[in-house]
Amino acid sequence: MPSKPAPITMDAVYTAPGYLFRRMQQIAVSIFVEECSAFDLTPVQYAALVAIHTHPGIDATRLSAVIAFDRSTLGNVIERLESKALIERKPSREDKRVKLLYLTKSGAAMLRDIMPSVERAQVRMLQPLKPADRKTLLTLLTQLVDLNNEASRVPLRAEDALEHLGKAG
Amino acid sequence: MPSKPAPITMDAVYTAPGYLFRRMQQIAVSIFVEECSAFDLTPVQYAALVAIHTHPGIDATRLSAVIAFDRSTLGNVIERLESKALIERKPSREDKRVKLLYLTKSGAAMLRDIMPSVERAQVRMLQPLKPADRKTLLTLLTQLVDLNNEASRVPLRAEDALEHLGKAG
DNA sequence: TGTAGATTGACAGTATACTTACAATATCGG
DNA sequence: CCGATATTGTAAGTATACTGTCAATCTACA
Repeated sequence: MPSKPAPITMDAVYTAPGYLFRRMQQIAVSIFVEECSAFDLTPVQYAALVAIHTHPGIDATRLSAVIAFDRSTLGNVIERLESKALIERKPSREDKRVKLLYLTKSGAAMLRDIMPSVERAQVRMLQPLKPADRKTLLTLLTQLVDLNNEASRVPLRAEDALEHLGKAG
Repeated sequence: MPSKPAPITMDAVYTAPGYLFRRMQQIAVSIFVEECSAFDLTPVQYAALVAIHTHPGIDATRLSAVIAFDRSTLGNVIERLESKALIERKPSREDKRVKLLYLTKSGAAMLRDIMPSVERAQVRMLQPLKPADRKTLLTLLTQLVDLNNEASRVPLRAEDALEHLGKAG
């Protein structure tokens, strides 16, 4: 015999993992923006700055792989960072299509100065949990994100994305 | 003595809770959209349909509280659902500012038909984890979202948002 | 009663996050 | 060497997700 479909209640929404992930992302962004309000930098812009700092002379496509970000979205992010004079774009000599990304002095200073605020934000997100639970959650989430990597439209390609990035400039 | 600042590496990004939440949200939306592609419905539109189904005659402001959604964003969502003829907006007799929301026949049918796909999507999101770990993650995440509720810009107001919603008309 | 203050939906503006398409350029197979 | 194919950055289009502001309307208090 076929089973009856469950009645549709708000619980179908509130207990769904997808809803909880969306909600937690909202909260995380909200906390980040609040802690970093003095710097007028969004989480995504921050991640881009860190990646460019770590890999000077990276191009937009590789940057998108390194922070698991859609290339199109990244175009706008880069534009904003450039207009705020935090990064520079220089044409590559080897490939006329490519524009290489570098932090400006101002960008490097911003990154250095914002770190404590970012750290505070990350702590605040998990603050309500008991320390042991924080660790458990992070471990499980790290696992899940890693194992689900290919399910996202823009999988993370941390290392191998940079294989061909050698002599930049 | 002051401690040296940690060197800035991509690990500062990859291990940050905020990054993991963003990444997991990307993955969750991607899986949802894939499983529900036959219905052309986004996670947010689905949540709105469920809420309107559960609370017929709800208005936009209360709906935003019930699914923890910014009112401005919701305006566009409602517009799209209306243009797809999944919901109807009727002016309230009691308050000329308010427009009450109802599912259409088509919207109710859509909601009924999409449930199995939504269910599959939710299962897929956690699939890579061991069953016990899925439960642990959901428990911790539920706790964290609840305890952080006020930290978000649009806190969830599930029940009390509907206190004054009685005789809709 | 009558007005100050709150609420409601709408709109404009910013910032992700994705899709598809496109021109310029590179690369590879024959 | 040359044409098919791939890559790069850009752009247009859709959909969240927020910030403000605004006019219309409602409520409550003096």
